[in-house]
Amino acid sequence: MAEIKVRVRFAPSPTGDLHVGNIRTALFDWAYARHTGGTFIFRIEDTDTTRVTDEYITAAIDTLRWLGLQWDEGPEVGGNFGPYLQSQRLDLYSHWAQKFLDQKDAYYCFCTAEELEARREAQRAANVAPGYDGQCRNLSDDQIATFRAQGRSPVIRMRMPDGHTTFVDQIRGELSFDHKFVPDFVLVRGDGSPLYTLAVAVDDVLMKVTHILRGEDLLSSTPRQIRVYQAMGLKDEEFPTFAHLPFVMGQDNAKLSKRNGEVSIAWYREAGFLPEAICNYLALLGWSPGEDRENITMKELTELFTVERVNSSPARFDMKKLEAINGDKIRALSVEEFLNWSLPFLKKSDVITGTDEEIALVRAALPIIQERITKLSEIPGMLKFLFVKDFYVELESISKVTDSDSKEVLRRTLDELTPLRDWTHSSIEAALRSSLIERMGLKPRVAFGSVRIAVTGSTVSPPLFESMELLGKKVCLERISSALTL
RNA sequence: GGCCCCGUCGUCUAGCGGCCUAGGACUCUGGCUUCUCAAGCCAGCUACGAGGGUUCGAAUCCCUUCGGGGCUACCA
Repeated sequence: MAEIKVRVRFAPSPTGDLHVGNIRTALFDWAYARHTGGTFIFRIEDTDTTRVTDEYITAAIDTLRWLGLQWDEGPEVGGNFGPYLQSQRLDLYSHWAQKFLDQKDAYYCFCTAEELEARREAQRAANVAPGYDGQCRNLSDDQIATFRAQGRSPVIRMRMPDGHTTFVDQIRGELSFDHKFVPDFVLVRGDGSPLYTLAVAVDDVLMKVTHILRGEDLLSSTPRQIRVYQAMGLKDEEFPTFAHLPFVMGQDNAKLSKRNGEVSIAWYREAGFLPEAICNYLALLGWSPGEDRENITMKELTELFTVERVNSSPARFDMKKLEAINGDKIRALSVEEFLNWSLPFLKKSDVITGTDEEIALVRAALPIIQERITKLSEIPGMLKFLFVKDFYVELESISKVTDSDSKEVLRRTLDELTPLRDWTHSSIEAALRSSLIERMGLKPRVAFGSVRIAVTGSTVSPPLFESMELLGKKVCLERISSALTL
């Protein structure tokens, strides 16, 4: 049999910023396409015009780009099966809806939302599975004319025949749904616009999608999708292969929502998470390489990823672990890479304006903070002391440099450092060790603690002597002198 | 309510009948190192939801039960 080239799509409905769950799906779609040497399609499902906005569509494109999930077909890059925005494919959907009508697979339904709700209520009361009761299934032409005369605009509803739909989910195995619980569903709204149920199936067929990896929430809509395939004339063996990915849940309990924690990827970007860290962490949610390894690059992911190794049970999102991975990725950055990631954060927080001198100082300082941060957003706070014009000692530390012992330490430091010619961290350290530790007999943490506060303004800082070297002799001595006046 | 999915340490997971007195990672606790904070290293805590089977043998297979989640729209 001929080897079919894999085509997978990521098809979000941008009704908000892309979130962790969406991205995990996108990542798996992408990884699967790359692993198999197939095509990764990016399609925007914007059939719900009341909820989708252009702004969200742009943001979705931007987010995917930022993450490095390059698509082969889709918005901005095109492809042979476009357009890739469903709002630009409306004629296709109406063509197929009409065909289903002609084939009697679908029918006009004139029931109003109120009528349907009332009947559903009755079904619930009677303890019957709620769903469309088939009232308009066999309307005569006269009845249709009468309804139209009344000014009713019908929806187009798909007929679900008796029987059941069975399909094999790559993650969950064989699944079977009795049509008793899959009521006739709406394909086209009263205003003529298509619904997801129609668009998704039509597009997957037209775009020749071979594998559908998507969220578990769509599992129970699969029989409806298959019904549309059948109406389009596809044979069983031509259906795409389904794989329903487990949920990514929030910190506490249920499904990820805006209520519990930060779900939008834009938030992670601003918080200083690296795309590679996000992808690495997300890859581990619902999937594992099998061996005892967790640090995985994007390239390795494409090599290792298989649907067989995707879990079927939901995973809880753990910020702590993401941070740990992010820290690992940051530490693995080269100085230049680290610099490029740092600059936007430093500028945005007004620590630097971006002059060459500033950048040179940042470049020199980055190595001493690289292993101390877990998120890029911590950089400004750590390097601020190197750039501030109006330097001051933080409130809660002032009392630790105003006692007589500390003052003595600072005076001796000043005496020792003023004549120092070779302003390097090693000579600064040698000088202070001999005067403060050896001659004064102080404990290093006590003595250097006072100097640290005077020079950096805080009890916590990057390594002291390196910091002093970077700050420069003049500024260091000024700060120590001024601390003496506190 | 009905239909469907899921159930190993706090969390993510390895495990696909004997290699499991259940392994790794994150978290947490203690220690080492140490100029603070980190990083690093070492140690420790903690899990097969429950009950029945099948089998010489079950985390692994079956059933029941409990628990969690999804769907049940002219949302996706």
